[in-house]
Amino acid sequence: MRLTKEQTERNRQAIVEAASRLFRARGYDGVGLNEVMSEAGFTHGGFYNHFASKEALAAEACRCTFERKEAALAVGLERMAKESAAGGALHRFLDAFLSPEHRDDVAEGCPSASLVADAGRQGVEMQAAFARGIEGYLATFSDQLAAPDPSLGEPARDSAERRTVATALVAQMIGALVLSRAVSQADPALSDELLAAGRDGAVRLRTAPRPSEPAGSGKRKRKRKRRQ
Amino acid sequence: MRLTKEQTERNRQAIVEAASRLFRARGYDGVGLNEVMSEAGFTHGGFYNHFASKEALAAEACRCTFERKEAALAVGLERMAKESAAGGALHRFLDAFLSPEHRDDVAEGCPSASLVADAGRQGVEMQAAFARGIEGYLATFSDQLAAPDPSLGEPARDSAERRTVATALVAQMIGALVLSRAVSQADPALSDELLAAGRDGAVRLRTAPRPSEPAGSGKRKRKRKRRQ
DNA sequence: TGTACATCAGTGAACGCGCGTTCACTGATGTAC
DNA sequence: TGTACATCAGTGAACGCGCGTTCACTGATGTAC
Repeated sequence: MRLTKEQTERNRQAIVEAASRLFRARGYDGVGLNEVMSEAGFTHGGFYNHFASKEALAAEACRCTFERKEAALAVGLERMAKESAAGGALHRFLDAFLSPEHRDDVAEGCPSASLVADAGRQGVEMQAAFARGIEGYLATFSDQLAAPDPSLGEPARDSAERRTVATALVAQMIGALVLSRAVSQADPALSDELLAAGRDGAVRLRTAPRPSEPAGSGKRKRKRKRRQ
Repeated sequence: MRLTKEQTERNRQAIVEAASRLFRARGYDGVGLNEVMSEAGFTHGGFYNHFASKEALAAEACRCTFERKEAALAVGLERMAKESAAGGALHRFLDAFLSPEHRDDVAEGCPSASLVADAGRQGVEMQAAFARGIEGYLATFSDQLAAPDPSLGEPARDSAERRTVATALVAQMIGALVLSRAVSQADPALSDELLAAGRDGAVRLRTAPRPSEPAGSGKRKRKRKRRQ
């Protein structure tokens, strides 16, 4: 039953996409190759015709999902920028990213949130894919922060500060999203509150002045024991 | 070989503590009961004398770890408050929480970061334990924000705003920590940058004015498709 | 306080099951002539 | 262009292994008298 090269490539992509959704929804250890293959429409035996191992599939799925999301992000921000007032694109993106819909749709959601725990625990190939994806986000948000915004207290930031603020923004968004997902079944009110506070915090980060004595400067001595 | 009640309780605690460390380090699905029991010093057969299921153990481990960390947090903040200038306790805590040492010691680190992915995927009992732990953190940080700080732009916040800022702070800290862990092997520089930006962002959140048009108000219409 | 017995925490073997991975086989595709 | 054969994607059975869970057994502890 040999297939054409084109069909083989389509089948391979179907496996990657099934893996992408399943890994996001239930984690690397929570999904078997059998389920990935049958979700993609195949029996499990043919898996190793396409991939060297489960780990290699996970790394490729991570890479592929980030690329797709980044492309969608760029298009989305551009469109929002045209539709909104100056500086409003980021606000609208935040509303979508920290929405109940995004929280509840893990399988189709941003991989930076759903794969963050697996990336720390899997091999270096997956970590590299994850790091590359995060770098892409940081670059996009840094650029976005350069756009003029009438509500900004200090409109002209230098590029180093834009990068720092973009990084804090990404941490804020992903932290709020993973936390709201972690409590959504047991405490829906807290889950919603986490989303709202994340949106609020992201806006504060955008408009906050540079701290006079940054905690992140690394200049303060840390000689006592770690506490948490 | 029946044991005294006291010894039985000590043994049970040993199992919970072994599970706490192992689950934090490698996740719920990444650790077997066999390993938990042998780490605690027992054979695996006796597990069900203490717990109804693996899930029940995970929930108890989550509960127990949060309680311990919260107690340490309260003591630590109090001590820092005595040693530091007004408002400096939170900065010092941030330095410790977002330190490379805390990032690299997942097994002993804060459960809010290491268990956040599992909480979203496991049963409601574990989610409830996680939610309770987060609520405790929010209460502690809200209180902490009431402390006078000379560097604050608006020193007198009302309690609702303190709660919002505390929630954003927790999201910022946990987001930066899990992201820095997710890339620490593949991109150590990015990992350090995430920690530093997290500290910087947390300080900005503390000092930022209330946003004039909060994105988190939920009043903006969201009729377009989710983008991420 | 002493005795008899029920309780139950720990042991280690066993259960069925699903995991990641391998393999012999099939047969249409791609390729060499 | 036509023919002969090597290639290889998919199938389905099988591999060893570790998983969560169960169970008969042991023997010191806790309890009833």
